[in-house]
Amino acid sequence: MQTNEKIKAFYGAMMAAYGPQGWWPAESDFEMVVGAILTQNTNWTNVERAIANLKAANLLNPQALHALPPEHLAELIRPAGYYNVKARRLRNFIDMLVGDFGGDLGRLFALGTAALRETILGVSGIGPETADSIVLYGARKPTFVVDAYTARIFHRHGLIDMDATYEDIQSLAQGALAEDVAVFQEYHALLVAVGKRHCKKRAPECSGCPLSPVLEEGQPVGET
DNA sequence: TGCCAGGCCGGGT
DNA sequence: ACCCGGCATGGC
Repeated sequence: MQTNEKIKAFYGAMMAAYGPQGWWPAESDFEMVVGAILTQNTNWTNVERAIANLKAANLLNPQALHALPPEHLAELIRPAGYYNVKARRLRNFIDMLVGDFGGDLGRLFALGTAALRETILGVSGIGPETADSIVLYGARKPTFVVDAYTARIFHRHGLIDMDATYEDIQSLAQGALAEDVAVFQEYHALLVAVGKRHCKKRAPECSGCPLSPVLEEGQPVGET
């Protein structure tokens, strides 16, 4: 089976196993952006606590966060981990949003896909995965999100080498799939669903994985 | 109880 | 152009 065919087949297999995931879990676009930054290398349940703190304080909007002293912000998002770093990253994004787009996410998201991605990537603390997540789930524009699960799952199925870069993996996926926002949104969410259950870093419990029927014998399963 | 979670930056080589 | 230490909480 060719690589492109596998990538397409994964989608059907994942969808059959888990159904539509309906990502991103947020009540507003701004909440989505905040969640994207807070979830960097962090369990989502910890992010939920941090977001709940911001909501409880009525601070989950660009203007309120812009006016909030950084130490206050750090304390509120503490459950999400790396709270000093993340407070700075949130502030960097908000500074860009307020400074260049009047604090209006709609104006930022009105940029074309490529310009939007580059603009967001220009913020210190926002790398390719966070930027693509915001483009795909916030602005709802077509870009494929690559994360640790994507790399690990694709690698364990022999689709990519260990040294594949973010861009390598993204091009591979975008070359195999039709450019469709809904498909990209579900594909990434489903990969995370598979990863959480069957593709953790050091626990190769590939049994029961909806993708395992395609897993070739002798495939390295222990790393990355 | 150590390992892991939906990364990214900055300094050093 | 890579490589690596640092950043931190909470769950299993």
